[in-house]
Amino acid sequence: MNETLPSSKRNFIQHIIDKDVKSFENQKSIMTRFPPEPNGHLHIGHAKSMCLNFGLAKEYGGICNLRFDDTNPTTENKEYVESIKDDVKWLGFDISNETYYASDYFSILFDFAVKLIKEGKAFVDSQPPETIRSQRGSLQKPGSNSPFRDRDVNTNLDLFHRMREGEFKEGEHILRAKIDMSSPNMNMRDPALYRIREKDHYRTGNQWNIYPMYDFTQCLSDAIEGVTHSICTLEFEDHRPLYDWVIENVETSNRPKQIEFARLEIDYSITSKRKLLSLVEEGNVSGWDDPRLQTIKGMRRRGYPPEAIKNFCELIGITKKQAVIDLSTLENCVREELDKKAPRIMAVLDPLKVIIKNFPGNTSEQLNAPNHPKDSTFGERKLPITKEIYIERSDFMEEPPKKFHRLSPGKKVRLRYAFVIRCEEIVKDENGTVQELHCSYDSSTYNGKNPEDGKVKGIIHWVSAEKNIPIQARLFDRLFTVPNPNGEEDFRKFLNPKSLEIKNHGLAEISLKSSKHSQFQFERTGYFSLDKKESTNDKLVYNRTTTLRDSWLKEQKK
RNA sequence: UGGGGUGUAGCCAAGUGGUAAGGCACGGGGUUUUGAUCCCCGCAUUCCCAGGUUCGAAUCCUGGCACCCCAGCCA
Repeated sequence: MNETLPSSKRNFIQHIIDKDVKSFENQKSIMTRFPPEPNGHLHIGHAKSMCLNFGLAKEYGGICNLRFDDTNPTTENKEYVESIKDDVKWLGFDISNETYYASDYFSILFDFAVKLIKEGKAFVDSQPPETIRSQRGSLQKPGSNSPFRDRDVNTNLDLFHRMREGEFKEGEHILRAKIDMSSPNMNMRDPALYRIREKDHYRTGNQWNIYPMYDFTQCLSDAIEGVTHSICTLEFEDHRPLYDWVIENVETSNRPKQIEFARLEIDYSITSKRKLLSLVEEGNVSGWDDPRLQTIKGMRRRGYPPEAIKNFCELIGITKKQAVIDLSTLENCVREELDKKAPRIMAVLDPLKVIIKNFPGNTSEQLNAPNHPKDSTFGERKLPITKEIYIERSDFMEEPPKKFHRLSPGKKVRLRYAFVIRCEEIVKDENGTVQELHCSYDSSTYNGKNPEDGKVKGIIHWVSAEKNIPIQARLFDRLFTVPNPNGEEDFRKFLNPKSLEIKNHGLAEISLKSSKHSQFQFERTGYFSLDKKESTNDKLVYNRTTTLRDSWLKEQKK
């Protein structure tokens, strides 16, 4: 099927499907599905599932359905549906065909339940939840049968219909499968199939008073749609016997196969819906799209290209081992993608004024600068240089350590795309803080030419003091938890302090204003992405996407 | 003596009886008008442990050990 991939690169699911495809009759192809519950926004973990399901469908010439698993009216809503669709589209998966909803199957599902009741395979239990729980037994002790287990079919049928009509309150009755209360698998101890919910559903309104459970819905929805391979995460392995039981006893014509893989976990990252929700609700973050979050929307706003996220999912592989991936792996994918796609621009975040003494005062030269060091299709831009410029404060050191190649008293450095300057004089304020630098420039050093007395190693970025635009660059770490020695429950206490936002007001070269791009590498400073949500006409806001590794800084720590 | 899973480097991961791929991270060197990118080089005598089968075992067998998941009328 896919000859381009060497067999060694294929994952265990591909091996299973390879085998299954061989037994398919002529025209049949595979079908997968991505079934989010619309009770929260998508995050990096969902991306892995999407890449798998949509990727498999594409590889085998099949289809992947986007299906909303919306069987719990108390937590789901339409806003989540729209948000999820938006995220799936942004990641670049094809959802041009129909979107599916488990709630569209409510009446078919009801009929299936009736069928099971008629065959004596399901019954209405009329005990309170606590009683049912106590009868379920424990991990090592078998459960005991409900006294209502042997109700006759007609009573069951009557009760079930009346549940549907809304005659009972939540918790009064419940439909259960009749399987085996002594099964070592807890899921098989007469699991619940339908429960009463008096809440309106965001799609079906008040049409229903009973709603099917996950274990009854997922497998049958798969069967209805013609899904061949139903791929889910590891925690559902125990549910597979129940999945198969329902399929077998409802006697659907299509028999989908459930396959489980390990969900994505990134070290110290927060991807639990519950935790994300509480961060948002308690105002720890600005919303689901806070750039510090690893939600799809957060990463998008932070400037992660969708390709980077997909490459990452491809890279980490599919297994059944609960792996914890280093964040650096994701960041590498982001850097890799941005290096190809982000135009380069110069900016200073912490400006230090430099006066070039021998540079003509009222002229402004236009220099040519390529927008990308390796890709000429990005074109060139004109860079104005003036007598007064700003450089990054950290690019100057009065007492430089060894191997510091940038500016220091009496030393030379190249202004990128311009010429070599030499630091002649330091002007300080009364506190001894460096106020400005007086330098001289060497007019023979344009176009990368070295001065006569030797090569200049350091190249720094700069911005004209007159011709620039102010920017606000927000530098922050991602939001994450730190290792927790005591197994403390409350993850909020362990939020990384570095995740607090740091705002830097800086200056960027004037060409930034006319650029069509929204992602840049500010030379030597890092990758940035324009924050459209926070930017206004007079204020451009940039979020840093990844950090450039600064080996020199690292050296200083040693 | 509940059941279901999983163990290959700091983190992922290929490998399916023929002598441990690859990526990230890390370390060293080179190129470079970004201390970026790029390019080299190094990084598991050994696959959770112990026995066994075999000319040959990460792969097969036996017995252990460790970790994860399951007792919602959530998904």
